[in-house]
Amino acid sequence: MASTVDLDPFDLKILASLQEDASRTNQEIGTLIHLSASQVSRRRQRLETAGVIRRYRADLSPDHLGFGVIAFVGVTLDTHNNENSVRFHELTRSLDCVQEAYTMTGDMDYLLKVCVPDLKGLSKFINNDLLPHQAVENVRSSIAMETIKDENQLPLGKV
Amino acid sequence: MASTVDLDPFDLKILASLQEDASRTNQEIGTLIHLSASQVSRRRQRLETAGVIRRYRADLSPDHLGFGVIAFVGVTLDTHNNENSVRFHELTRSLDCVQEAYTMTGDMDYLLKVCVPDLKGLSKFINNDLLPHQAVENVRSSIAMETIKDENQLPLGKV
DNA sequence: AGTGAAAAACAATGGCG
DNA sequence: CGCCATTGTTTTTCACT
Repeated sequence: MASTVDLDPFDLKILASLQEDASRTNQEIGTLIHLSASQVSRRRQRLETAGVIRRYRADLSPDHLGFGVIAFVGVTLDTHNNENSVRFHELTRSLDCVQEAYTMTGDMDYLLKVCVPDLKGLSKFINNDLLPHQAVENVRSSIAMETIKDENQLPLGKV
Repeated sequence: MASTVDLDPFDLKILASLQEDASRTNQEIGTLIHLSASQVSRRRQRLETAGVIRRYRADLSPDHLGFGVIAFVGVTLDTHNNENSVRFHELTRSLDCVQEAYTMTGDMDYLLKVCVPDLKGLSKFINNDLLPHQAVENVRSSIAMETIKDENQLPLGKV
């Protein structure tokens, strides 16, 4: 499924640099990795069309925007048929406060990372959005008290 | 702690637009929200220096880069003194495969989101990096089988 | 607070070593 | 396959409203 594109050391350095700071210009990256700006430009385009670079995002501060609570919500469904799964997937995708959603190994079926303004917002999310869904059997939430690390940077240096 | 900057509807629209796609030009954003490019530029700078925009990132595809396994690792420490906490924080920050780390409510002290090439990599991470740490009492990992959603976009539309 | 135009910086393309 | 030069865009600053 994941057709691995062949990447030379230059590509990896470009990716690492853009992952760290996407506002860097091709010239800056070029001088960093000892390559001309035009080459960086061409390689970037290739990496973008190949899907290695999925998109460019502005990383916003939740705190500054009034999102004080990050929580991880484990969900189990009562019946594990395909229809329920599809519906639950659609539900998670439609809920804006759901930042990430995964099917998991272990005792819970899904793990959701949610971002809400406060504990009241988390309660509303669980009671109004999650529990009413017919297939949801059990919900168990843990609240992040302190964010120790929030990088989301793939370790390309040691590839 | 989180000094909320006062943001007018224009600012929120700029933030939402950049969060969705940071490669948009000031002109594009300007026409989208009916504002001149120069105004978008100035507001952007203000939002950047205020820390509302933390950084610009290239979002890379883990699959294309050989990172097939995402896992969530719950960690409990045996002694909860300050020194152990600080050391564990440093450890998580120094480990490149740790994407996110939080102190949590509930039965585990920490939750780590890690990204590794394969299950062997996860095993190595737990056995070589995590368990040798003196204060680590218990480690319990769940592996993401399928990624349903991976947006990490704050819901600014409904603020 | 906002716009519009000019200047500087940048990206992307085509040709050349 | 990589570097240099040209062209077209984009950002940013300044004067004005």
